[in-house]
Amino acid sequence: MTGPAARAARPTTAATARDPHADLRDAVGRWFGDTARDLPWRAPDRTPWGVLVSEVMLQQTPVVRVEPAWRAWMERWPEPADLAAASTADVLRAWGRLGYPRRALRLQECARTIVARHDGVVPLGEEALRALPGVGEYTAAAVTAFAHAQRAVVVDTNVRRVLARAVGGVALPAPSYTAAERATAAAVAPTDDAGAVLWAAASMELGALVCTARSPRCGACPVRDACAWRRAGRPGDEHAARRRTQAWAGTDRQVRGRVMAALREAPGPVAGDTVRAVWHDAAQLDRCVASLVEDGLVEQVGGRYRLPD
DNA sequence: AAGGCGGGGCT
DNA sequence: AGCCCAGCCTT
Repeated sequence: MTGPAARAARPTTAATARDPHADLRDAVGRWFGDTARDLPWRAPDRTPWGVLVSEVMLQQTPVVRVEPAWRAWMERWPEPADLAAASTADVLRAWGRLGYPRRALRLQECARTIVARHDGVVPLGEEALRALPGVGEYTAAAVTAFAHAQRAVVVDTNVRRVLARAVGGVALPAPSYTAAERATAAAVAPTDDAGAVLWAAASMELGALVCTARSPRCGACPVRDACAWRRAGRPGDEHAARRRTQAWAGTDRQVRGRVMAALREAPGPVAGDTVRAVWHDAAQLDRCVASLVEDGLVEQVGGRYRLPD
C-alpha cells in the first residue's frame, strides 16, 4: 500500500454530513499517501504468507528490528511449506533476539497447520485465521486487510492511541482494550474493502510516526484541527497511576532469555553446568528451564539441554 | 480483567 | 530508570 494505490483510493468529502468520521479518514488517508514508509511487507510483490510473518514478528517488536529479520526469514523460508519442513532449532536461531520466542514456535505450528489443513495457502477470513496458533484478534484483522485486501477493523496500539486522542479527547487509551473502543473503531472504519484497508494502514502509520505515545508531533499532524485531545488542551493521562511496567532485572523472563541465548549460540546440546552458569540463583534457574521445556522451547537429553529438532 | 512472556533503544 | 513497542494466551 504505497503512494499510487493510496492516492487512487482517496475518498471524497461528500459523505461528511452522514458520517462524522469522514473528514478524519480523508485527512489521514491523504497524509498516508504522501508519507507512508517503504516497508518490504507492503511491497507490490508481497505474499499473504509474508504479511502473516511480518505481523507475528511485529507483535511487540519494533519495525526497525523486525525488518532485517523478516528479509532473512523470507529468503530462507519463502512459503509456509518451507517453514513447516524446517528444524525448530534453526527457526529459533533465526528468530534470534526478536523476543518472545514462543512466537517463533507458534509461527512454525502455523505453517504446519496451513500446509496440513489449507493446502499451503494462508486462509481467508478472520475466523479461519484466528484458529491458527499465535493469531489473535489484531493479527487476523491485519492479515485480512493487508494480505487479502478485504475489509477488517484493524486495531493495534497505534490505532487505539489515535482514536483515544482524535475521537475520545484523552491522552492515552485505558490499559486494556475495552468494548467501547472496539465499537468506536468499528464505527470509524470504512465499510468498503479498499477504504477499510487504506484506513487501517494509514491510522497505524499515523500513530507510529506522528501521534506517538511519548512526544506526539501535533504540529505535523494532518488532523490537528479536528483532534478532540488537542482541542481540549492536551490534558494528561488519567490512567497514569495504574500503568505499571513489568520489572525486568531478576525476573524469570530475563533468566529464560539468558538460557535461550546460550542454547541459540551453541551448535548442539549444552552441558547442564553450562546452562546453570548463566544465572546465580539455582532454584530460579531450574524453574525457568522447566518452564522452557514445558513450552517446547528446550529439550533435555540426559544431563544436557538443546533446542528442539 | 489481569498477569506472564524478550529485548533493545529512547527520554 | 522508566517507558514503549503492528499482541497472544491463560487464569
